[in-house]
Amino acid sequence: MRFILRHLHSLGVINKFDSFLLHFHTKSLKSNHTLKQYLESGEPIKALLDFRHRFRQSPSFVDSFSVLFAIKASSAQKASSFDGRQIHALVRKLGFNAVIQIQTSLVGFYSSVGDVDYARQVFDETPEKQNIVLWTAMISAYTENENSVEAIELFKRMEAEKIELDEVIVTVALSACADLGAVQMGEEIYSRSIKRKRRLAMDLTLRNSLLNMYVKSGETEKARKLFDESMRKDVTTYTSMIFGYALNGQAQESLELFKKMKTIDQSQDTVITPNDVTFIGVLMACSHSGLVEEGKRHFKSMIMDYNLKPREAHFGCMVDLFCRSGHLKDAHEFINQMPIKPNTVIWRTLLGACSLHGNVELGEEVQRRIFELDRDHVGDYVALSNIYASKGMWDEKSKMRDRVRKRRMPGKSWIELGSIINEFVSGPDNNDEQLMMGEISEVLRCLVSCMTSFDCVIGKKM
DNA sequence: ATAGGGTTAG
Repeated sequence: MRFILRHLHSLGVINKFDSFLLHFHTKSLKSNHTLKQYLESGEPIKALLDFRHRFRQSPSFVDSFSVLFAIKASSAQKASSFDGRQIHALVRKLGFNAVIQIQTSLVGFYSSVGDVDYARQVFDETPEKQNIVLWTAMISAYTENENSVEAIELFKRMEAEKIELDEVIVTVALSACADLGAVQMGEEIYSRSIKRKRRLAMDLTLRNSLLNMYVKSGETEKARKLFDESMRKDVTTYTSMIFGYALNGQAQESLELFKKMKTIDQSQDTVITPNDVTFIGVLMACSHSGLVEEGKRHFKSMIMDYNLKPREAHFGCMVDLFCRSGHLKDAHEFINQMPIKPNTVIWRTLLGACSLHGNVELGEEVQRRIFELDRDHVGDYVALSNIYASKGMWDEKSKMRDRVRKRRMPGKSWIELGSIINEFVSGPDNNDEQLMMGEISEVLRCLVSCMTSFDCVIGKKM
């Protein structure tokens, strides 16, 4: 049986073989429809259970469509004992790994559970790769899992394979460029693709991705130009622009745009309703410019006027807002009143503020709270040791400092140098290759300002 | 008589 199936793959006739089976099994069609409905109504767990039940009852009615829906269900259903891994095994047993839709969907599943290496394995094992959707899924898997360098590398490889670009792949590629701050490369990809197909320039999602790239790279002027030229705009367009201003310290512009968005967009004559992501940008703008009262007002408005539930990020922005303006007590009170459990990021914001303002008492308490959640973060020891130092408590300081020494890990950062992307590693382990600061100072700009030392550079030609 | 990939945040 396996031999026959393998033979069928190599001939690429599994699809036809499949529909041949379907012709005789209208029952499959009916139950696949049920699976699809569970998916559409947002009940992936029911789809999974139904799939398993059917497989037990009559395996012959399980076809490639059923399997595909089951994979989709397990991508949507987090943490299930019966998930995409089991279905993947089934895919191999049934010989469905030549069905391109299934392979693509599996790449997406492994990406959604953070297992890029496995996603790549599925990609590599797919026999027929002249398919843009498969490549898009894999490249997207890399960007989703914070490996944009690999994403770009694979994109280049795809182009070398002479697969024609479409709007989706360009959107994903620009997202990777945004992540790396590689404006030049992004612009090149974008202009190259619209030269070949005019309709790409009209794609709203693609334009949003381009806008996002400018925004992430600190090119607010280019972003604004693109924003103004856009005939169609949606929440994402506005949100990206609002974010861009907030990130670049242009809080006034950010808040003005937010106001404009809520009232009316002249070019479209419609009101665009902000979503929870928009509010993260707005709150960030407030916190970056010390607008405590305005921030509080927006936070309230988000809940009362827009019926949006604040998430971790929103609470984080509020804590940041209080901390930056020195309202440590308000921040602490706010954290204690939060309806969700404060995470370490939120506590660390407060710890940082304690460090800045030399508040030993609160700092120690906050550190105790952080330790309940995580004891392995070097920065916490550094922060507390700085608090002690600012108060001249030298014994306490050196005790903290000792704990730091053993735990220091190298940091990483990326930078675009023409078409070369370099990885910088800072840390105690790489002293042999000194980077000449003068050579790259022009392109460093603000991108790597957070780093304290560059001990090593690894160049990667893209 | 049903299939796979996309932007903002985290």
